[in-house]
Amino acid sequence: MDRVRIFSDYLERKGLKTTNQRNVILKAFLNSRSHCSTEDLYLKLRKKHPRIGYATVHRTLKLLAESGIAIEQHFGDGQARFEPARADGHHDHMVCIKCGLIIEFEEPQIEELQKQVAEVHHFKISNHRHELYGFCFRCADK
Amino acid sequence: MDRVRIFSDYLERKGLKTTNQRNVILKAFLNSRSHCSTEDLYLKLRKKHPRIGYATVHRTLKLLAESGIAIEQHFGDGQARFEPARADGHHDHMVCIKCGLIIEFEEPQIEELQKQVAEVHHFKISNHRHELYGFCFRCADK
DNA sequence: TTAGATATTGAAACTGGTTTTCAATATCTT
DNA sequence: AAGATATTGAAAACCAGTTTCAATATCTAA
Ligand SMILES: [Mn+2]
Ligand SMILES: [Mn+2]
Ligand SMILES: [Zn+2]
Ligand SMILES: [Zn+2]
Repeated sequence: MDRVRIFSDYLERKGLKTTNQRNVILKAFLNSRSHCSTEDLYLKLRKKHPRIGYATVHRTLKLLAESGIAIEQHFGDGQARFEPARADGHHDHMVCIKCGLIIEFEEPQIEELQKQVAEVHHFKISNHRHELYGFCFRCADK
Repeated sequence: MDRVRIFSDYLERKGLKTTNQRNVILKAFLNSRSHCSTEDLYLKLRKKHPRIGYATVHRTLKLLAESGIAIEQHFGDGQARFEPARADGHHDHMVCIKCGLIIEFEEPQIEELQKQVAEVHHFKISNHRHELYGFCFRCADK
C-alpha cells in the first residue's frame, strides 16, 4: 500500500489530523537521501517551505517512525537519523568512523543465529541493532 | 596484569597523574554491578566519598574506557553505561524493554559472519554493537 | 626537601539535540 | 457555519554530557 495512505490511516487510527505540513514533510522525507537527521530535512524543506518549523519536522519524523514508515537510527554521533523503511525488509549498517560513509548489509544467517541465541534465553526479540564501526574501503589505506 | 596497574601505566604514558579520586573511582567501578551509568557510580561513591564530584566520576570513566579497562555502552535510553572489560573477551547484549534486564551473549558464528560481510565490502571493522531489544523470559508472558 | 611547573578537582556554567509549552491557527464533526 | 479538538512555530525548557576556572594536588628537578 502507498506510504501516503499508510500514514493517513495511522493518523486517523490515533485520532490525529491530516495537515499540509505533515504531507509536505512526508514527501520530502521519502525523496530524501537515506539516514537524514531532523536538521538535514529541516534545512532541505526550508528552501521551498520557509514557514515550517524545526519542531514540526521532528515531531513528524517521530510520527513516521511510530507508524512504521521511518526507521530511527543512532550511529553514535549524538543525533538521530531517519530512513524510509524498505519493502524488502530489514538491513543493518557499517559506519566509517573517518568519512561517515554508511554501507548497508543484510545477512540472513546472522538474523537466524541471533534468533536462536534469543530463544536459548527465552527472550522475545522485538527489534535489534547491529552496527559495524571502522574504515571504509576508501579510508582504510589512509 | 592487574587492572590497577594497567590504569596507572596508561596515565603515565599519557603524562597524566595518579590521584586519590582516580584510584577510588577505579576500585568502585571494578566492584560495581555491570552496566552502571555515571550517575549510578556517582551516587554509590557519594556515601563514602561525599567530596568527589560528578564531573570527576565521568571524566575518570572516560579515561577507563580509553585505557581499555571499561567498555562504554549505549542502550537507547540516552545515557552512557560502563562495564568492566572482561578477560574472556567480547560479548553482546539483549535488553528487556519492559524491566530493563540486560542479558549478555556471545556467539562466535555471528562474529565470524560479520567479519566476512565486512570483507566483502572491503570494510575494516574496529568495533561493533549488536543489541537485541525485546522482552525477557519474565516479561514475555505479561 | 623544596620550589616551580603542570595536572586535577569540584561547582557551576554551558552545549546541542531533543522535547515541551503556549497562544494563534487549522482541521474535523455536526 | 460553529464548536470541539488537534496542530503549529517560536521560544523556553530539558538533560546527559562537557567545559571553565580558581583552588589544590602531584610530579620533577634542583
Ligand atoms: Mn539504512
Ligand atoms: Mn555486558
Ligand atoms: Zn570512509
Ligand atoms: Zn524484562
